[in-house]
Amino acid sequence: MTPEQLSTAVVDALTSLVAEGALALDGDLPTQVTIERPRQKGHGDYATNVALQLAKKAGTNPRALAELVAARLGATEGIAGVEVAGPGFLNITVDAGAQGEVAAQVVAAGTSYGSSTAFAGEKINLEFVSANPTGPIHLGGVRWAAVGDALGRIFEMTGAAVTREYYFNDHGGQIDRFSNSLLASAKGEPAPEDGYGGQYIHDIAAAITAQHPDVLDQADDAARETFRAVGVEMMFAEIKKSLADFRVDFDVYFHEDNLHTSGAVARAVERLTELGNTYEDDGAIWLATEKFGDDKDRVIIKSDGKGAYLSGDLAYYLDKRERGFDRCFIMLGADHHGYVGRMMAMCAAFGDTPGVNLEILIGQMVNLLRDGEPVRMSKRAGTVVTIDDLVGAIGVDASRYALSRYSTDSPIDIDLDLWTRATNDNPVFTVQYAHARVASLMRNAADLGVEAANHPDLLTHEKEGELLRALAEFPRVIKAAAELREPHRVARYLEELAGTYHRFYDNCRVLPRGDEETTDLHRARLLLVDATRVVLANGLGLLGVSAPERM
RNA sequence: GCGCCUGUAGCUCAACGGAUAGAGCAUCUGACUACGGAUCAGAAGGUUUGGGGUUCGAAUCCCUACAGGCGCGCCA
Repeated sequence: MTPEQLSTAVVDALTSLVAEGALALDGDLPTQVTIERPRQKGHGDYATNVALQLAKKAGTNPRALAELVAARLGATEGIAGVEVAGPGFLNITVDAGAQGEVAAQVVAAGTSYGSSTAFAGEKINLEFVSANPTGPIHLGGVRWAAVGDALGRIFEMTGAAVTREYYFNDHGGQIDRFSNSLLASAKGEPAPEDGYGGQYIHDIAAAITAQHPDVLDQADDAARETFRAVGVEMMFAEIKKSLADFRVDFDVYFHEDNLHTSGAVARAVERLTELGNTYEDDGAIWLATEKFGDDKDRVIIKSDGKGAYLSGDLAYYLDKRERGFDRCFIMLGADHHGYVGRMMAMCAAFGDTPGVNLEILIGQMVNLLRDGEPVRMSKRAGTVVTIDDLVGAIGVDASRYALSRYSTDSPIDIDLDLWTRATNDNPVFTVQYAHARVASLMRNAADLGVEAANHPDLLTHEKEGELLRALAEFPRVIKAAAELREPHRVARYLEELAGTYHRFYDNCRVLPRGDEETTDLHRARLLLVDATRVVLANGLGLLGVSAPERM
């Protein structure tokens, strides 16, 4: 019996009460009710607050309504008992057999266990990382590389069609500064005042000079163009490799430059003008964002005729919408949160609905700590810390997990020493170890010739019940993670599941000892172990973290 | 000055508006005839930064004060 089935049972009970005239409701019946897992032992396997919430509409007090529903619900198949508690909670105890079925359901569903249709039919565009191609991916982008990709996997698990995009800002002044920096390096000059430093500039400059030995014989303008074109390409390649190594596969790498050369920007401005949301002032074209909630209006075409940065985003957003994405997500670091207001206003200026057609997620800052001290420098990139610094220090699994297990609203300090430890204070180790331990047990079972079998009635031990209920939670956890855009819920759930499994394992012998005969209870427990393996593996998969068979 | 985020156990952090605020680590006490003990059981640890308000019910929502992080260009 899953929480979803319970919800349906409660609704059915309410429906029949209304049909019989035992209950009169001011308004419609809910189509589903909240089913919680009580924190407190003695409050049943599940609880619902439906009586508290409907009491007013029913013109009665919560306890009376609860009693009414309890009587009806108690007769439902699979429900062993219903109690009214506190101000009007319904505490529900599920029949052991009904609960035990969960193990077989999980194993039968396999890699698809946890999926739902919550976002079925949604076409979702996720734009994240989008680090400038003027240097390696730095820590700000890394957080979203892990969390954004996990969110994509979570959305897919809830039925959405997801496209992952990376927006290359290969247009504008920063690219000029980048090529100037390369040129200066090649000439053996110090980096320009407003240029980029770091070893990678010298590496790329040297690589370009090696490829094009005559580049420095050209006039500065021509040489700068070579350094720009080739340098940006090399940077792209490096960024793509870092992301691939991080196991993030983008479907689309979108180049800002195309928006400006293809006329897409002009078209977007035209559209906004038709909608009456632009005007000219001081020789520039402005987007009237203030009336849509922004702090002030924004320049989109500068007085020199060039597009302001925002113009690329206008065109890019329009392009995504024209490609059929109803929900566009942009994930940014906290240092870009000032951008949210104008982007949302831009969305509204197009006649769209901010928060629905466009959502901007902000991730707070990431710091690395080594020996308790912040890591500030990267050998390769100079003043910033890069994705490769992180992965080099703790590996991809730990990196992705460490970045994914915290709410993006909180800044995080990643303690590099902690995340490589093979102990329980390292969360990724905790979860992976549980999976390896399960896998080991499955191997032993195979060696002994014990095969899992479905005997739901036999899984009556308290620890079996706890494990079964934990496994039954998984689809709801994924759904909540998708709805709230909070992948960290999956990680936290897995950590809890690991603990629940260890407690089960400690109390319930799974395999026969010595020459003990194999019983149906052994087989039933083995199925439960297999179900745990499925959920641990699926959950780790959502985070892009491997589920090792051995450690 | 204005805006966004944060403030929860000694530490790192959880908690769809629900019942006695939970985990891990650290501390203390136990369980080795070990299906991976890389485990488990128990104890101790809290005025959820302070003050108001809404609600049957607030860590959660609203107002306010304080503390910290990050922003506020015809840069990108």
